Amino acid sequence: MQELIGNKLKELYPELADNLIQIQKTRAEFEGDMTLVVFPLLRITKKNPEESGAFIGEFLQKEIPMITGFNVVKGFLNLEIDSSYWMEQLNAILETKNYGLRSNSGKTYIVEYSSPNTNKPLHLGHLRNNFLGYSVAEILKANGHEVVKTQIINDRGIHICKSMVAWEIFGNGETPDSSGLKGDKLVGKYYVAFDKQYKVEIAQLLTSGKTKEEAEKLAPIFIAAQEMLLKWESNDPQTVELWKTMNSWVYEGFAITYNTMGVDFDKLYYESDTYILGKDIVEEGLEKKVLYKKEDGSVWCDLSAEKMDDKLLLRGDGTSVYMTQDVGTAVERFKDYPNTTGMIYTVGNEQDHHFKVLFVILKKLGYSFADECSHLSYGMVELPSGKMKSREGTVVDADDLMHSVMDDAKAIAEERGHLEGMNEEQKNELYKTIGLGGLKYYLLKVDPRKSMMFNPEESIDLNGNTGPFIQYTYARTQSILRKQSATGTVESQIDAEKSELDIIKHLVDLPAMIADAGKNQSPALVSNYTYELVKLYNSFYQSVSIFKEEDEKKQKLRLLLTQQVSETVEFTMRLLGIKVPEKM
RNA sequence: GGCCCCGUGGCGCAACUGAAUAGCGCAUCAGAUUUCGGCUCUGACGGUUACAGGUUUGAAUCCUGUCGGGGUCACCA
Repeated sequence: MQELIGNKLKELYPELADNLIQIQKTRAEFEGDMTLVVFPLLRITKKNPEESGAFIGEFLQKEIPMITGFNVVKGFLNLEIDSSYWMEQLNAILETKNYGLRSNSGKTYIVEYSSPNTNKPLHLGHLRNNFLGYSVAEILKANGHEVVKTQIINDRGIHICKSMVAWEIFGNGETPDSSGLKGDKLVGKYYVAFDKQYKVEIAQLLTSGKTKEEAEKLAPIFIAAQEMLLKWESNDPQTVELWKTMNSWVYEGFAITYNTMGVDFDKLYYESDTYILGKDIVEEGLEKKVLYKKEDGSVWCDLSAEKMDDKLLLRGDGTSVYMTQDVGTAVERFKDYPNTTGMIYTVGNEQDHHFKVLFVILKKLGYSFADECSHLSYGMVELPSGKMKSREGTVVDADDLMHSVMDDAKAIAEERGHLEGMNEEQKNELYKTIGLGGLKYYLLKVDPRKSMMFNPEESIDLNGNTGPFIQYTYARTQSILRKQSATGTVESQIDAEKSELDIIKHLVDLPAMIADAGKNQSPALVSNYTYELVKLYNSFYQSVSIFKEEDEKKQKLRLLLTQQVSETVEFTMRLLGIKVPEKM
C-alpha cells in the first residue's frame, strides 16, 4: 500500500524524491489508518500544509479505490483504508508459510559470543553476553543469512596458571567427582584460593619492608605461577597434563551451564591454538609498510590518521600481544569460512576501543571484510545492591541465578497455573521455560549499549513487559485453539472491530521489524514488537468473545487471528531464544 | 587531562531513518470486589526528555558548550 501511494504521488509530482515520502501508521488518537507527512512535500506543492494535504488526499482517494476517506490535521494527511484491504493482508499472511522469515540472502555472518576464561565460572554478565549473541544470531538467520556461532575460549595465560598452582598447593588431589563440585566451580575455587594466598604473602613482604610493587612481584606463589606459565609454554609434559585435566573439568561445567541457558556453538576456537597466530600477518604488514618497527625491534601500527595512539603488535622480543592474536584469529576465521560476509563480536563495552583499533588495523592490512565487522557492545549489569565485583564476592553466579529464577517460576506456576495432567518432568520443564524465559527477556529488552539494573524479582513477574506475561498469553491462545480452530481464509467483507484491525496492522509490520532488528542487531526491537502484539491481542480478547459470536464469519476471523498471533509470538520469542509453553 | 558511551515522571525501561498531545511496567493514591492493607479489576496522579544555546516548518533524537555517571587511554587478557 505504501508503495502504491508512493507511486501515485510520483505520478502527480515526477520530481519527487523517495526520501520525502513518509508514510507511517496513524496514531491511535486520530481517525485513519495510514498517515502521509506532508511537510517535506511543501516545496513541491507550493501550497500551505493544510491545502497540500487536502489536495493530495483528494487525488489519492480518486486514484486508489481502497482509500475510502481522509482527513488533514496540521501537516498530517490521515488516510482511511477500507477494511477489506486489511483482510486481504491477513489472508496473505495466513497463506505465507513461516511468515516473517526472509529468504536466503546468500550472506554468511560469524557471530562470536561468550568467550569465557577457563579459570572461573560464568556469571550474570556472561548471561547478558550469551543471550545477546545467541539472539542476534537467530535474528540474522531470520533475515535469511547463514550464521556461524562461535567463541574463543581463553584457556591459557597467567590467570590459568594461577588456579593450577593453587590446586597443586592446596588441592590434595581434589576432583569434581571427589568434591561433588561442578568442574568450573572447583577450578574457580582455586583461583580464589590463589588470590587469597597472594594477598597474605604480599602483606608479609610489606611488613618486612618491601614496597607494594616489589611485594607483588616477589610473592612466592606469584613466582610459582610465572614459572608454571614458562613450563606450559615450553610444553612441559606434567604441566600440560595438569592444564588439560583442569580445563576438561571446566568444559564439563560450562557444558552444563550452556545447556541450561539454551545456547550453543557451531565452532570453537581455543586461545591455546590461536595465540601464536598473527605474527606472519604482522611480517606481511611490515613488508607492505603498513606497520613500522622501532629501534628496539617492536612493531607498531601508525594510527595517527585515525587520531588514536599507535598500537603495538609485536614486542621487542618478538612475542605477540592480544591485538596480534585477534588479527590472526579474524583472518583464520575468514579462511575457515571463505564465504563470510562479516563478523560480529559480542563483547562488553570496556573493549570498545580495542575493537575500533582492531577493525582499523585489519582494514590497513588490506582485509576488506573489516568493513563488515562490528562490535556488539553491551553495558554492565548492575544489581540493586550495587555493582558486581569479583573481589568483593558480589558476583552473581550464572548457575545459581538460573536455578533461583526457576524456583521462583515454580512458585508462581503452582499458584496460578493449569498444571493438571502434567507429570513431574513436564512440570520441571515448564518451570525452566518460565524462569529462563523471564530472565532472557529481562536481559534482552534493554538497549544493549546501556548499562542496566537487574532486579531478579521483576524478571519473572507475570504482569508488565516481561517474558512470562508473553508466555502466559501464548498459553492462552493455545488453550483457545485446542478447543476450536479454523482453517482457510477470511471473507474480505467483514465489519471488523478496531481491535482486530489493530492486530492485523501490527502483523503487517513484522517483516520490516525483522529487517530493522537485523540491521541494528537489536533483540530489544523484537521484544518490543512482541509485547505490543500481545497487548493488542489481550485488549481484543477482553473486548470480544471468541466462542459466543453468532456470526460465523466473524468467529472464523477471530480464530484465525488467534492462530496467527500465536504463531507470530512463537516465532519472535524464538528469535530471543525463549521457548513458549502450551500450558502454564 | 584526551577520546568513547550514557543522562527521559519516585524506580526500571520505550520511542525504527528528526514529526502530531513523549509511551509502557512497577510503585503511589482513589474506588470496586474480598474472611484479608496481601489476590483481582477500574480509574487517577505523576515529565520544560540534566542544563544553556543553535540548525529546522518541526528536536528526547542532529550540532556546540556546561554539568553529572560510566568506560577507556598497557610491551594485561
